[in-house]
Amino acid sequence: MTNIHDIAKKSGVSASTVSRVLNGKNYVANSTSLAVEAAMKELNYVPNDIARDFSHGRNYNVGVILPHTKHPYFTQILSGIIAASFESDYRVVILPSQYNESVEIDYLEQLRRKAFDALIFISHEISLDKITEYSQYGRIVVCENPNREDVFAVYSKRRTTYLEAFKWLKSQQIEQVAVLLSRDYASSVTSQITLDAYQSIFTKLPNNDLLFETVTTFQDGYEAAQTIIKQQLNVQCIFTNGDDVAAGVVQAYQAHQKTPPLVIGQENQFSGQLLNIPRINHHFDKLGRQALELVTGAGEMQQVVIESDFIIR
Amino acid sequence: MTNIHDIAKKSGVSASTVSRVLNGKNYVANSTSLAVEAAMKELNYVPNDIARDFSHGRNYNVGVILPHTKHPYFTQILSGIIAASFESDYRVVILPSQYNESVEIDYLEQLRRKAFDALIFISHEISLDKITEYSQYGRIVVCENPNREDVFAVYSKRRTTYLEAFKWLKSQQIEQVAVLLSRDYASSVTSQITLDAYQSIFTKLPNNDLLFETVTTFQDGYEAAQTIIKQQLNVQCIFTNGDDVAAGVVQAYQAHQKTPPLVIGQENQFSGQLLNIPRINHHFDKLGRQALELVTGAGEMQQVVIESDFIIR
DNA sequence: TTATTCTATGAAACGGGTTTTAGGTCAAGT
DNA sequence: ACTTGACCTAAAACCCGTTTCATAGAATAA
Repeated sequence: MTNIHDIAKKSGVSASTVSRVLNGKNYVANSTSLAVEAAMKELNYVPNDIARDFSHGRNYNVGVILPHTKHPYFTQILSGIIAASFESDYRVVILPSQYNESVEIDYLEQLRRKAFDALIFISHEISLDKITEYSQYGRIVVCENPNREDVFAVYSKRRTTYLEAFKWLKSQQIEQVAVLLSRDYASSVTSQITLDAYQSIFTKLPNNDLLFETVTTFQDGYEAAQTIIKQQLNVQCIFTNGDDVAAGVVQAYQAHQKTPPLVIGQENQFSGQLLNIPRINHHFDKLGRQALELVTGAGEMQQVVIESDFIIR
Repeated sequence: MTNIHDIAKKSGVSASTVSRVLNGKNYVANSTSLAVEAAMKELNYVPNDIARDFSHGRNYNVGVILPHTKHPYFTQILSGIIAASFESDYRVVILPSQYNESVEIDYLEQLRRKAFDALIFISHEISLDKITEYSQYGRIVVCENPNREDVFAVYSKRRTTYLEAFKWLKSQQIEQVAVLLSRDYASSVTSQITLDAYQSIFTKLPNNDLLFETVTTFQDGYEAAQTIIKQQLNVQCIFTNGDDVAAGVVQAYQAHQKTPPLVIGQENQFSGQLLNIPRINHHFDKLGRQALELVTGAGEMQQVVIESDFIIR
């Protein structure tokens, strides 16, 4: 491979001058510049990015830790990150974690070894304490409300919008509401916020038979709805955690030749748009974009809250 | 940052010996090894991956060129690639292309500059000729049947399975078949293969009003079905190019309170599983895995065909 | 006993850029 | 005429590992 020294020799200048031409800054006489460029062209030269990275001490890689690719929440954030990277100098490296702690720690160690300049945790299993231990080695952003100030974070303004949605339901005289959560109450902040908002409006938690946990897919939604149908529960509304789940619910009712109750979706996927159901749009793509901007940015420590909307129709 | 020389000094050996300890090969006396390891621990040393990459002249990055993340075909292959990377030493760098030629060429140039060791094109706009021009700079795999031998490729054995599906339809006395293609006939090999297989079995091409092009999403499927319903066409079967499209078709019939004809899906997504329709399973995850193995492997030039199945129920 | 091989280690070269340092030329300002 | 500053360039240091080469002592073979 031809390198910068070959170009220097060919054009009769020093390597440092070639470097200056390459980077187009500092003083280089126009004639020198032309000579160097001619040599580069003649020898079909391109700079070596690995050497450049080495010289800079960084490689412009942002690692994105992704438990898996099954959940639209993850993939939507990822799409936002990818879209933003397209407009930046950074590269997105996908790091599957399967929610495995030792895998996550391995990625943090790779940050320390400078395999990446920065990391985004779309979701994680290890503690925030562990994550902040590594923030000395590169910027780390988490996509959740960390409830502490010493970590970069981007998250959806869920609570206000959930309140808005439940308030609207109440205004419609709808009080029999089934809630389908994505993860169990104990381990998921999102689930806690959901029930919290529910309680604020309805002054009580949902009955046990109207509360479903770990419902994340079309199929899960279908099955939850089937349970509701079979038990002949009196339900005026099913509040789901995602549009695919909502679509599964609707499909279950249709399969049983029944008209579904009011179904509320989230995430604004095509399935929700098509069903034309009320839904909560979290703008996860925007969240992902913001995550990349934060992690590659130069500013101070900060946390960004992404607005979400309740779309009635 | 502490480096290998600091460790050398601290433990009273040379840098080359530290390197040997680090890589655990060649001859190192046990006592030396222990001393070096003690020094590394004391100084909290980890090797610098960027320097290592530089020394090796490669960075173990595999670029994956992805037009967008909307289509399940792409995301399924991507999942396979990611899963396989998890078990390899390589990192997957996502390269969004938006089917833009100059963007694709830029990625090829980055391969030349060694930003990546290898590239996988999940799909592409530029010509194969252009791609092969760059194969001297690193391994490049395409995820399609290239109909030439000078390029690494992994692709689904579509034709045989399409033939099988159409043959089965004919055996069921089903001859009025609408075909929904993902891209237009002219620019898509897949569309060509589909119609080719159709013609082989039915001895003619589908009527124009039963042939739909650029149908890729749930919504597209919904709209195509709506057209069929409104025109009151006599259709015994709708052959779709994806399960989401199939779900859209079924949804459209349900919305019009009609029983859908036989719908055939592809890609074996949850929507297809749930609808329990006949479908073609291409094993795209396997295709992705194979793509990564090919691109990171050491073997000769080769092309791998991934089996696909026609699942009647 | 001598030749050979194995074990163990250090010195130095190497990979390909960027950046600092130092100096030289030339024109403008005092 | 003398100083100052802008412009231009080369040499050398630097980033941090890996790898080759050279060497020397110990073990083994002939």
